[in-house]
Amino acid sequence: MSTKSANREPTLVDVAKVAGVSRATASRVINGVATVDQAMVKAVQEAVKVTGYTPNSAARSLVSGKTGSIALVLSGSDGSAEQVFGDPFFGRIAGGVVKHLSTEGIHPLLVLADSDEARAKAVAFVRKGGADGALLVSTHADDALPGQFVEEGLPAVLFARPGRPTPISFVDLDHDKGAALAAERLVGRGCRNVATISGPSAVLAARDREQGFRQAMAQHGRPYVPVAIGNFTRESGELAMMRLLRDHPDLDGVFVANDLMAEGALQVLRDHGRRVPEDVAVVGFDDSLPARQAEPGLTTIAQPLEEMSAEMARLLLARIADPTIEPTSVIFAPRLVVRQSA
Amino acid sequence: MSTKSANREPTLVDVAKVAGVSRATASRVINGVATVDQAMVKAVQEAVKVTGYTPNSAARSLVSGKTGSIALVLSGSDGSAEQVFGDPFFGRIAGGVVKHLSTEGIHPLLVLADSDEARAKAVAFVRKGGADGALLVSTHADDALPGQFVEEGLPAVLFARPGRPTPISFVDLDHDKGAALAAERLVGRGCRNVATISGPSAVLAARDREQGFRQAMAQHGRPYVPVAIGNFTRESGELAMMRLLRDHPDLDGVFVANDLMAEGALQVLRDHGRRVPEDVAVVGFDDSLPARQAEPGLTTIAQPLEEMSAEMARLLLARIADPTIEPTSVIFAPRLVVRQSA
DNA sequence: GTGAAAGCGCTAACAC
DNA sequence: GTGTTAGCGCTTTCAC
Repeated sequence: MSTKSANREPTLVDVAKVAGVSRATASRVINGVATVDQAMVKAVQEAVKVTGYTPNSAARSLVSGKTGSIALVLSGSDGSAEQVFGDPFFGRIAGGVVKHLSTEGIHPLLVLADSDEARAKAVAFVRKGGADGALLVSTHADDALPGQFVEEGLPAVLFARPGRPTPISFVDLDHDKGAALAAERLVGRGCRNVATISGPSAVLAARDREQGFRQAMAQHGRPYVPVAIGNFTRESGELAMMRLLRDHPDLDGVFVANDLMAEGALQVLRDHGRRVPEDVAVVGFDDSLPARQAEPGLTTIAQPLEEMSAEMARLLLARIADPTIEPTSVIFAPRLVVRQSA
Repeated sequence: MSTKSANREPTLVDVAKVAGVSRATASRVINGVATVDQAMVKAVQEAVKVTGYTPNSAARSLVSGKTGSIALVLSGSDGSAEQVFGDPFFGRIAGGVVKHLSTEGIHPLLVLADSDEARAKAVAFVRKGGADGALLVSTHADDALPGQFVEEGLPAVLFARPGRPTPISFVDLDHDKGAALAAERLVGRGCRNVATISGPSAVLAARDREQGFRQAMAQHGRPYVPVAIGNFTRESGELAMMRLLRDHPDLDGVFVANDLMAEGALQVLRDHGRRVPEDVAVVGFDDSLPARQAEPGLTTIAQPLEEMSAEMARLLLARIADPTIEPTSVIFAPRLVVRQSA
């Protein structure tokens, strides 16, 4: 009912008034500037509590040029939107990012870049100050987006290393190591005729896994490894397995580049009367939810997606805080998860 | 090299200068105010193109009190973060939201509210102007979040109707109708002993589906329908199916409240030597990716998640634009997808 | 160490 | 119908 002070949010002047200091000093305390008298610091902190003050981020952005928010950009081939969001793989990444950022009190902006136009808009969005930086998750190695961010000098961090050498920070998995783990498991259990089902060559991870696997097998004295190519879907896994079975009927072990395809392979194996793992051992990759529920349980290579995403966020925040730091990459170690299939 | 005009982004003054009008007029044109001379409109539009001007959103927010962004809040039981994000169900909702909002040039803020503290923060975030409104996706019917938003008078729209009657807009599926579709299918193919596997009673959709199914079956002259309760996971579906089989060995049809549990049920049936659909017909719910890939293909009830999410976004935007509009609910029709299992 | 004042880019009265 | 002007809430020189 009083004339002044309606129901508006408290501002810095309110805090300053209550604390008996100037706006400037209140601002200093709130932003943790060291050169302030202890007594005033106390007074301001008290006033903040009393008034329930929270900084107005629009006003802050206006003067500082920063928004305090970051974009999570999902970049894929045209129209891959639904596919991307339906994939728990991205869900886990998003979860890791959100969870880590929450602790910093910041919420990522979800940006979909599933066309060249959308990608251009995403870059423009960040350049115009829509976000202080971007977390980039691409489905393809030849994605132009990372390059565009680098060119514009915009802070960005990638999930998975870039297709072309690019001065940009990223997190990735040691795919070679993962493939080697699979090779050891297969060789270790006595498989003599081992093949692999790989993913599309446009996906770096697929190339890495296949190559890593070949290399590891070669070191175990098996330089020849038949391969069938799928596209990471379950159906393609079935098809690949059928081809493998037709061309190499004596096969007794197979490394599949992701769990979804491994599931398809498992089914084809069953349909063809091969027992798993007795007749044919199977090792997948990802440790996805379906993998855990497959029948028989799928032995697979797990990657710490949540931790990788958290690190990705950390790298970006560091880069935003200090734009001069050099691009950094953090490689995570995979882990063999033994279930029934191998 | 010129003294003025460094590499800064163009502002409204630049546009005004180029167009030969005042800032105010430029602003009017950009915001589509009608009372402006056509000649000046042209001039300003031209100037915008020439300068490459884009409004500074921080400045806009500061004066308007609106941010132009909206929050997508995922609310679940404590620590359900990873579960939520691993679930393609949420992925599809997020996808629908992002896709629709992209066309409006706005990117949703991903907010995780998986604890009471996080929920309080989410409300505070919006109240403080972090977003103009919120899209709420809850995993539980007794979620307090919707009520909190309503209390504070904050614009919000729910996915699925609220647990308690609450004056809030929402989109939902006609679960009764979906369950009835399933009942018809089962009865239509001649099943005589039909049971159902329901979800946790804390989930409204589970209750609705079970009740709708009972009702429809009653109308077909089958007032008695055995039920087993699961919790929407595959394992719980297996367990429920085992119980059903033990207590009702002559069962020849089952309606399962979601696809994940249906998968588990399918496997148990196979393990017990029951042929699907010859011995036992199975109808699921959701038309999830796994459903499409199950073996045999799962006959199920599909819900148009992407369209529902888009509508949710639309409702929120409308509410933000005009806070006086009454809460609205939009109910979507389910669809029977026939595959092999029934 | 502290305060006064300028101004970030924009919109909305208010005059003309 | 158009321009002038006063802020929105904050940070940050710049004097003291």
